[in-house]
Amino acid sequence: MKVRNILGERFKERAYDIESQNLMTRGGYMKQVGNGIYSLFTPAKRIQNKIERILREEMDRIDGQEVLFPVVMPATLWQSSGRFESIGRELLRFKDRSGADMVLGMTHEEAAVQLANNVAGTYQKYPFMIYQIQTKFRDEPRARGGLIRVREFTMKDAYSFHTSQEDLEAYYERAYRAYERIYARCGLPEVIAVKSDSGMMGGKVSHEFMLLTSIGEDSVVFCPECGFRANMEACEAIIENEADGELLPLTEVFTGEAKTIDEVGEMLKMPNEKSCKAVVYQKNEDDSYVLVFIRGDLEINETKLTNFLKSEIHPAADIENANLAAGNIGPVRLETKATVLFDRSLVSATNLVCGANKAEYHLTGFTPSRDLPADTVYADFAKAVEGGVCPSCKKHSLNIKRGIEVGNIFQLGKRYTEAMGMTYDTESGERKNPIMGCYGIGVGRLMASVCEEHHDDYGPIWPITIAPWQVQICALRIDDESVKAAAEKLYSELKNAGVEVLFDDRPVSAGVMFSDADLLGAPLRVVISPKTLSRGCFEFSARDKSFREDIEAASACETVANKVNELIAQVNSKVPESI
RNA sequence: CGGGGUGUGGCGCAGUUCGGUAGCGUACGUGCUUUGGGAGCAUGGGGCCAAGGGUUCAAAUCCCUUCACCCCGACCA
Repeated sequence: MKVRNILGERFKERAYDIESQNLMTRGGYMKQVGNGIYSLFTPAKRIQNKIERILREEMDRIDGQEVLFPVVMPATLWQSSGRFESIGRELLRFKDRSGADMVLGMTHEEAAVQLANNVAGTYQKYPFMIYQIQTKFRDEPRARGGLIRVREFTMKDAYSFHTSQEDLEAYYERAYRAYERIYARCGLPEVIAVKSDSGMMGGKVSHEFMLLTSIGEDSVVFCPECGFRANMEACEAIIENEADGELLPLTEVFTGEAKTIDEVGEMLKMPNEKSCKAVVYQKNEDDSYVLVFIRGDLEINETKLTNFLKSEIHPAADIENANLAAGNIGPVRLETKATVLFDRSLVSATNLVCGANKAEYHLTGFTPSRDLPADTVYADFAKAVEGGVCPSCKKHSLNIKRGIEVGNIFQLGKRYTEAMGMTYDTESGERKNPIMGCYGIGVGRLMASVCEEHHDDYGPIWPITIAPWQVQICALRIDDESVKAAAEKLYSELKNAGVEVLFDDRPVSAGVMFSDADLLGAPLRVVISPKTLSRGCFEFSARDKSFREDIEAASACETVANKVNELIAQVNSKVPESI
């Protein structure tokens, strides 16, 4: 391929804050069609093709069968699992010409069960895994970050079916390893797996694969001491309270206008962790109020709260409706219709400040174990904190970092097979529901993540295993006959040798040519110019600047081809063995 | 869904206050010069001013409606 023929405009001006979006836009990789909807130009499509090839190879290696589900599905299919009703507006619903409800596929559990149902009626077919690489549409409330978060995207999604939990767990391990191989082969060995919240997918055990980066939208909690890792949403919070010598009596104190934790703490000379605050939410389904008490210095993990309530929630709009005194809500002598919950952080706390449920007054000396009914239930609603206690090794060692989720795996269980009535006959003639796992990777997001991790100020530095082209020939002064002849010769030699080569034979200045080459990100580059020819050689260099050397023109093709293989081997050396 | 903003050649913008028939930069075509990190001169082509309606002799500009996109928040496998 020649640079002169590539469609897509490359330009100089910075356009966005997120570097992958900036560079991929500047490099002519994609063009926005609508909010969160992009067309890809050939450099991006070539990268995606290579990622997809790796995905196929790794899915096949763990005995996957590639299939294809439809993009548009009748609502009845989604009603059969109950998700047509339970999923919010990110599921795009519309009607066909006959007025039937239809949906655009945002995930394909239902389709997978529908496909496998009745053709896997005997235990002898199990286990099996089916996967596809296909377009998903999720009507995200807000797309952003270029290809990091879009509404339409290509995804590899896989679904495995098993006859026992043990078998699912064994396969889950294989899928986990396959994922590690995939990221390593794409040049991202730094991706880590963390425990995650299963959210709307249902199921118990799940992991997200995260690339740690400051532009990530997720928070990852990890422990450098023991290696524990979890998504913030799923991380258990262990809160310790320091024991006080003696318990003080509950005492009402006048606090006037002081309402916030900080103001009251200031006034009473108490640190935030010696207080008990109330946070008010409303359930989405009926707007009923939910009141959560938690130690004053902590924050609510809304995912945990949602899971506990089994209902979506939102911060309360106006709490006066709930007959609550804003700023003075307390757990003692509280009269409310709201659901009242207590965080575990209060269990062993003593001598706290809390609201008195009375304007301008707070209570001091609040000790939950003494002042609340003995049957009070405390649950874990708190966000893990930096420096907090590790749920695994119990040291004060937790770190929190940002990450991009580049894939996930779930042990789904029987949720879909039960709901949709999928069964098989066991050896003894019993009828049972298969147990499922599912495994997803967003292809475009993975590509953008690689760019995010591997770039410099001038453009992406694609790992050779997914680079749109392995080597680019820059022919400076193509009007010079000897340059032209040498460059064209090398171009055809490399093509014949099976090297993926991009040839820039435009009569443009060196600046334009190098800038474009930087943006296109081929990991290797050969410069041919009157200058190099006068030395009787070509200049051979790496996009990541790891080397730059003169090579003999006569053996250039071989030198380049060898280097390509060397780079591929370098990436593959970080790929773990499969299981 | 709240709050804010913007829609004018491919891209980035000015013009809108105060109506008079559209301009700049860049990109693109052509010619000459130039050539190791986004060159110069000359010349040329390209726009129903987001869409629909209204006011007016006259609308990019004023009024109404709609749509799209961007940013912040809510939200989110």
